[in-house]
Amino acid sequence: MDTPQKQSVTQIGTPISKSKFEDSPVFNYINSLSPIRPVKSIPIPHPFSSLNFTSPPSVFTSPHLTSSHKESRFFKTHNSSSHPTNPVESRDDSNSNEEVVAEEAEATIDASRGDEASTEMELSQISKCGRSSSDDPVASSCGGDTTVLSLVPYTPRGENCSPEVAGIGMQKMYDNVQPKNQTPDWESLISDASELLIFNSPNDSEAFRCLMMQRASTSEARFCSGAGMTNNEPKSSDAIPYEAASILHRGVRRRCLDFEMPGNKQTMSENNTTANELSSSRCVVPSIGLHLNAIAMSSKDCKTNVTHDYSGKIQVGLQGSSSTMQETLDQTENETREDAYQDLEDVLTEPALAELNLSSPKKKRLKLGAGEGESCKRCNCKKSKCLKLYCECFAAGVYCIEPCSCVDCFNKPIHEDTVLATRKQIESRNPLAFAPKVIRSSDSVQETGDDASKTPASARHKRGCNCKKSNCLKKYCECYQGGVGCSINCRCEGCKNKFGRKDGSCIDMETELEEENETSKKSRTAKPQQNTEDLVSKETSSALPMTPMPIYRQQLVQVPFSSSKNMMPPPQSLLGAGSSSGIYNSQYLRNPDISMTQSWNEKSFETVAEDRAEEMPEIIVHSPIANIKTLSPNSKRVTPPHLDSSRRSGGRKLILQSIPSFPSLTHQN
DNA sequence: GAGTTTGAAACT
DNA sequence: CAGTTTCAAACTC
Repeated sequence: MDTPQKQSVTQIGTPISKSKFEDSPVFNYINSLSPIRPVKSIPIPHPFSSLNFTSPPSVFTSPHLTSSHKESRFFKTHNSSSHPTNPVESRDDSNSNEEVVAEEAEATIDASRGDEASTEMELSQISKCGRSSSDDPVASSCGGDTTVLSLVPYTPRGENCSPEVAGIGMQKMYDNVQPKNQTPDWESLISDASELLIFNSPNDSEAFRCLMMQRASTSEARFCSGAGMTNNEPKSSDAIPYEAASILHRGVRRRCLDFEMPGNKQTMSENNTTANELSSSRCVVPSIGLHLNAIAMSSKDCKTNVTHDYSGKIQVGLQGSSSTMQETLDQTENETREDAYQDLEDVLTEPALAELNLSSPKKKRLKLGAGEGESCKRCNCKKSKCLKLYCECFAAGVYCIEPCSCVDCFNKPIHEDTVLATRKQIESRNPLAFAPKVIRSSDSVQETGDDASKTPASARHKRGCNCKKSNCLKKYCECYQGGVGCSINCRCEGCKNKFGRKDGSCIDMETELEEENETSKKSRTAKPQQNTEDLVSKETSSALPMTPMPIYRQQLVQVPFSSSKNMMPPPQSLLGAGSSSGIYNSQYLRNPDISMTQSWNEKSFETVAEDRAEEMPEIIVHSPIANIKTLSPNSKRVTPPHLDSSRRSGGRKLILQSIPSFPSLTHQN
């Protein structure tokens, strides 16, 4: 397909190419179909000037800003779809262009008028994105321009959304349209859109696909290609959009936390958010737990709320956790849900959630079923005063609450200062002490197609385990517990980790089953309850690329660093870690003492084009960890995963680029 | 529920 | 950095 557009692949993003682009027959055709006029390339001098959300310390020009903006737009757009008079929007007052875009987005969503229009808008936005980046470096984050969607192509150092990449994206979309002028392949187009556009979470992406597909087939609303709705789908076609929207909004809600933390709390309430939504949103916050001042206060003043929040957090978390879903999944064959959950699971890379998910199904369920203390890990510390990493609660960044059986617990709001001080101390010793232990990398993609593809979990334990006797087959093993395979970083002996062995070999399902059987024979032959391994196995298998994962998911890379088990990598949608990002941010934004850490983390989540991926097959490679390695007393453990060039995927891929250095917490004060 | 095992965390 | 101790979760009975 030699189209005029193709020629300007590398030029797109420049005014000239843009002009050509808009002059193309296809573009004109699309334009003619849309009641909405494409927004002309209005230069955006300072896209962020009007933003008022809480920003990281000025010392860092965190990319998060851009994404924050992006996310805020995302939030605004979708939210406003149901609440046209969204206050948030009014907050973004200074940028008329953005508003125009937002309005377009709303129109696109609300009017449900035409697929063409939607796509057109996307295209125009993408093009604008590319343009803006070339026009104004400050606006390079394309988040400033993108409304519903964020452009995937992020490049580090303010080169986000490079014209070239954007152009490519647009070109690709065009390529799909071009050949089928009269009857564009919306599905593929949407698929591409999903692929090209990054969402703050896989859920969003999925939801987006669903929504788009629904639009694409107005009469066949139940078609949700990505979700793979089945005919047995009990839900009516009407429910689908709702579900999609729900997923979408869920992510949005989570995401909104990013911006509301300290100063923007008002935003949420202003947002016409329903009580439920608000609750949900809030629920997420606590999960970060950590020693969130807000929580502390809440616990003091309104304990009921706290409890509610806590439990809410858990519930919310579990909504996306395969663990909880597991049972559901076991009973239902609803692919849609499964898919959605898989997406969510992808997001749940961090150990805390992983624990809820993959690790200790038995215990966690027990805990989770405890009602009030659901969110609490119910530690049982006797001597550590819950001020050491031994304490799960502390390690997870949450206060101990009643369900805990700890003794002399200091991990409580009333000892907030102590907790924070201790935490800071620990972090000073090992900046990654509270970082997620399990890293879910883009390997899900990379591994696909090669030997490692058999590895169920596209993740690795940050430092690797050190198992000697458990053969990495018990939850003593952090890798196993996290549902990930052992890696070269592990110093385990006799590794038999079914999620992936240290030596790189992987146990296929059959072998896996055999080993499980053996294990079962060994200890508990006929336990009524599903044994841990079974559960983990199932959960993991659900996460396995049994069926090809949507490209958009494969392309996402998740980053490791966040500061607590419960915290996920920064928002950058690129990570697809919507929920946790919110959590993460919440915690740190609320905690001035560690805000630096946050900004650091944010900075560490820059994305780069695939070519760069080659340089760092695993995010962590170039991540602060590498730098921190020298800082950490446990340097021997905090080693960067080895590079495995063979694990590159052929497709486009974005990975997160780490930041150059990690601001020491000790320098904060 | 008590006791044992295990490996991470902390310490020297 | 290696070895040891402490600790609490995981596990077993």
